[in-house]
Amino acid sequence: MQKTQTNVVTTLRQMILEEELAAGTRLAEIPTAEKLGVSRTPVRIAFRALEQEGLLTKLPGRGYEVRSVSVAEIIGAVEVRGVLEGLAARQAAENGLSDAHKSELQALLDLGDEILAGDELNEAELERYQQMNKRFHDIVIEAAHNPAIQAALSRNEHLPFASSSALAFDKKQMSKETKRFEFAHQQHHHVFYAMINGLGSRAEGIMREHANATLGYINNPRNTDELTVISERDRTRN
Amino acid sequence: MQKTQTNVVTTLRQMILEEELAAGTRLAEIPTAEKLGVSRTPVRIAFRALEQEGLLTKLPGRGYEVRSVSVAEIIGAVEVRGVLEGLAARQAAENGLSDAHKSELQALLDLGDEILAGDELNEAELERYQQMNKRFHDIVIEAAHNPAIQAALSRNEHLPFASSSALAFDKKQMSKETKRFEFAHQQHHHVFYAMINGLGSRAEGIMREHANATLGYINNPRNTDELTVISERDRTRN
DNA sequence: GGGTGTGATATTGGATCCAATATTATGCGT
DNA sequence: ACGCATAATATTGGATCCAATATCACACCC
Repeated sequence: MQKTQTNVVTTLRQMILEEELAAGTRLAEIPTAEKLGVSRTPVRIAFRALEQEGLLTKLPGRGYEVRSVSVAEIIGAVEVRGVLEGLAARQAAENGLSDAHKSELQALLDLGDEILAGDELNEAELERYQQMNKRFHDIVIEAAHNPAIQAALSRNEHLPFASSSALAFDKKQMSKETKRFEFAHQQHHHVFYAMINGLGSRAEGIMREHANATLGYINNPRNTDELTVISERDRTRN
Repeated sequence: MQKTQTNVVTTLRQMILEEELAAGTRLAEIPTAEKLGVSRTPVRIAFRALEQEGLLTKLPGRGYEVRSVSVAEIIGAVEVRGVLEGLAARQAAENGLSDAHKSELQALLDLGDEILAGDELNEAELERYQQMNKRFHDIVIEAAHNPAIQAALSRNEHLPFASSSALAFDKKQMSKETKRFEFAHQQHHHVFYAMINGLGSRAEGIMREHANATLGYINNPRNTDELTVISERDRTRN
């Protein structure tokens, strides 16, 4: 069999997220298919999937367009993630954590402590921290045993990263970013404590607040204060 | 142009929701296409879309299967809806309602009061109430001005109704059901009050709790008490 | 008699062809 | 010169054909 259409989806998604296809770029099936060296069929399926993910907008009769995502939209998506992960933490706490989840979370907490022990994060440590962080969140969602949460999150999986310029870390101010990670990782500890003690409401509250702190910080003039967490009040009205 | 593939999606979805295609039914592209009188292409697209919606499961190499949705899953989906609509109500309250939304919500509240004024709901009144209810919820979500909420809800749109046997109203006990509607509609009034007064946290709390009360009641032996709201504690562990 | 391998069949993924439609450009008439 | 109608073009949706793969059954061998 030839290239599977899943690969076309992946390829296009990556091109969008890495801004090889800039926001606003117009895409049609035939030119895209030719450029990727496949037929229209997998491209059609990919366009639909990416539209579903919120990365493409359909322009009826004129193809598709790479969606430009506003900062307000990203903040909105982060808030959605917050309530969903908050619910996950609550349900995980109420269900009780399995031994396997408990020990893996403990290991991840230790790993995070170790990564943050030094003075200022370098590239490699940043990468390791983010992997640890992703796994931590994934376990919380797993432990909720509620497939609807994963389903609801799937739409928001890529959207928050669609505008990397708005979300990019300020690498010139790595010491400030490092302090934010330290704060965020303290929240990991608190969530874990709440979960292993069956404190559903606390787990939910901390996790909901924490979502803002881990998905990335908005590079926004109004929001450069030390350890400021994005509040819904910062959203621009439309 | 022939039947659009959207119609195939709609047709199949309806067949699943109305249990014309029972849970567990195996579906393959070719027989389904022949049965519907279309080619494989729209069926392929429809299967993918319905898989995305959580109505079909892919059995690799053996086609698709109509998913059987457990009561626990439905309750999980309702809880997800609760936190998302709760967030929507909060953001609507914080953004402030437009005059158009205010007056339409007020009209819907009046309509609900009128429908519920009589003694016991008949079929037609039930239908009218549910339309009013759907519109009320849709406006709250609209007023949040957060597209991520709609995106997250889109996956859960149909799932809660996939198992109608578990969700069916007990028409033999219509007076009891009517009392539940009266309670739920009081919550509508409270959410509206909170929203027009900018009370984000109250709007969120009431709406979150209210989601349980409007999506339908689980026909579950453990949950037949008067005005009982589904709590997350009722979920069966797995 | 059981296990393994091979072949038949079911099923999906991709390519190409055709039909319908929406958008856009062009030209004609006023 | 402007507006409207018409034609050209771009674009998508559906149908069909071909290729690859996975499942399943059956037969053969040990």
